[in-house]
Amino acid sequence: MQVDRFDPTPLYQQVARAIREQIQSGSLKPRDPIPSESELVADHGVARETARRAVALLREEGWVVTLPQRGTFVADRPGRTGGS
Amino acid sequence: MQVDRFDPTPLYQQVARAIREQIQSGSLKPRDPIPSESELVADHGVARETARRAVALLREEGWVVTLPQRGTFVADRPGRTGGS
DNA sequence: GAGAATTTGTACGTATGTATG
DNA sequence: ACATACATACGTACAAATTCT
Repeated sequence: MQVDRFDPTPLYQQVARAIREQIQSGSLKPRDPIPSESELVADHGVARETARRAVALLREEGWVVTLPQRGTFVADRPGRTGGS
Repeated sequence: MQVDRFDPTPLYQQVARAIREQIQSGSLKPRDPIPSESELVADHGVARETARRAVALLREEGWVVTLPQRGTFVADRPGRTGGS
C-alpha cells in the first residue's frame, strides 16, 4: 500500500501506522517477521531511510523487536515497552 | 575535535560521547544550548545525518532536550530520563 | 568451506518544509 | 526578507552478520 503524499502526516508515520494496524488486527502475530526494509521500500514506495524510521518508531513503541542481520519481528506482547 | 575514523566506534557515538563529556565535566551546563547541527558537522567533520544521530542518542539518554525550531539544550538533570 | 543473497547498521550528500528570531 | 535550526525525505554506498545454495 502506497503512502499518501497529499496527507501532511510524515511518510514514516504512515508506514508505521500501516504495520501497526496489521499487528493490531492480528494479520501479523507475535514473533512473525515484519517486512524487511527492502520490502517496505517496494511496498510503500518510500526511501529506505523512511522505512527505517517507521521501524524505529514501532520499536520505540514496543510493537516490534529488531535482531541485527536477522530481521524485525512482532514483539511477544506488542505495544508494551516492557519497561518498569 | 575531529572524530577518529580508525576507531571502530560508530562516528555518531563518538560525537555523542564528546558532547556527553562536556556536560559531565560542566563545560556545558543545564539549559545551555549544545552546538547546532551545522556546528557539529563543522567541528567534528561528519555529515549532518551523523550529527543528528548523535543528538538523538543523547536525547534518548536524557542528556539533552530538543525544542523544535529552537535548538537542543542540556537537560535540567542531565543523564536522567525523567521516567518512572 | 566457498560464494551469493539477504538484512540491518553506518555514513555521506542533497533537497525541501516549517517555525523561530 | 533573511538567517538559523530542526524535521522529513530521497538517493547512494559500503560493512557486518546471517542465511541459503
